[in-house]
Amino acid sequence: MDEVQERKPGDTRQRIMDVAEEAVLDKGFAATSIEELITAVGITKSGFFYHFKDKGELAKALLDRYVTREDQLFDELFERAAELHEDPLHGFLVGLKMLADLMMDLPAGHPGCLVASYCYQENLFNREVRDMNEAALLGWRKRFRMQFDQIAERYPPKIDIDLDDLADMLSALADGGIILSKVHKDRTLLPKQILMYRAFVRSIFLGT
Amino acid sequence: MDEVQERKPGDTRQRIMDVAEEAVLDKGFAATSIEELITAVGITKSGFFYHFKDKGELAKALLDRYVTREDQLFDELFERAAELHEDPLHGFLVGLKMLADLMMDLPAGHPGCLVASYCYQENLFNREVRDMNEAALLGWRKRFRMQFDQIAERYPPKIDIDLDDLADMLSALADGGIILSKVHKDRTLLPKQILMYRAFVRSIFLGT
DNA sequence: TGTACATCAGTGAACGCGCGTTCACTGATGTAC
DNA sequence: TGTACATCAGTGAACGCGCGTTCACTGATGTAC
Repeated sequence: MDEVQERKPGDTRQRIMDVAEEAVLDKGFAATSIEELITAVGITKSGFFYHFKDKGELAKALLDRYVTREDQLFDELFERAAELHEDPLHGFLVGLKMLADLMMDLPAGHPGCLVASYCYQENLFNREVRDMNEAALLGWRKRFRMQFDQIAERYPPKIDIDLDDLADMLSALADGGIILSKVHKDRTLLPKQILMYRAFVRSIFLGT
Repeated sequence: MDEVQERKPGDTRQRIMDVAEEAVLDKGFAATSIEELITAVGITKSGFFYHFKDKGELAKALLDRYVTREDQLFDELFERAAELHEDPLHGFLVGLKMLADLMMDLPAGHPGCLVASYCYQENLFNREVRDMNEAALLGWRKRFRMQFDQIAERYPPKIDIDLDDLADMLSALADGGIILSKVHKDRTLLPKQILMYRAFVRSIFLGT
């Protein structure tokens, strides 16, 4: 009844970032004020500036954390999928199915992609942040490209396509699918697009 | 030498919107100030408020014009493509190729999609604007769905997929492709994704 | 075990600037009689 | 053809508010000797 809210060190910083990430995804970085963040978290403005030297550092921290989490998610998911199938193609297809299921099961639908959000507010950020955004996309291209190289060794593609483009296509469909889901307020649309991608990959390497 | 700048009626309003659209696509709506628009156009603040009763009306006008233009482009492009081929599938495939070429030839790459930009700043806008955004996406789904219905009559799909999802996929890939192009500053990435979509459509209805 | 000092995680008050918006006014052009 | 009035496309000055940032300070906890 009388539980005092126990706070671990580093907790406040994370709570600022949690509130900030949601706000940025909802209305953009420029429209997210420090005022509203500290009100939600329950500290003063100076408290905010203890954790971040300026608003730009918040932007950087947000993107950094987002990309790290997303990478972790992909690592774990495709590792688990690979364990289920010795074959690289079927392992990857299972991974895509698991990804679609995961997106479907998010309680409130996917909240959005910070990379896409930042992309449409580029000129708000400094060079460093824009480079981080590009590096994230490059990382995902490389990650999936490696999978496709392995797959193509065993399954020569039936359709002539560039494997980098195919890798990029997953990022593109994820970002596009999130936009569909958000605008239509229908969380099934993102997973559906991921399954479309799965069908395409299947038909490329398996020929249906 | 001595040419006076002749301005047609309605011209100033269009010029405000041109400058605004570019700014919004570069840094978001909230970060686009009326101040910078009037400086670029060369009028006073009151001049701006003569054309738009408040900033929200600018947002609405911008989206309205954008969607109208995009619809027009699709109308013309796919009509021209259909004239080249009596067959609905090959007409559509030619249309996609023309679309990819068009995106490739834009001098500075595709400047961005206002629907996607607004989506990531939803909570800045009122109900009306958000509904316009959803209506735009619904319109494109309907447009392409109709094409696929015609195609599927003559070419039974070799892969079991939902035609609404396939229609949505083009919007998703366009939005995702624009993000790829913008972040990587490589204007070939959007047309490449459109050609990937074309390959998928081909393999669905033609089986390679 | 006690004391001195350092660090951590903030508080409180003030700042100047730029933002969106309002309001009374104006000069050029168009229309009615 | 001249005059009165209306409309169009703005101007100029002022407004209050909220924003990001700074600075001197503080109370609780950790560490050295």
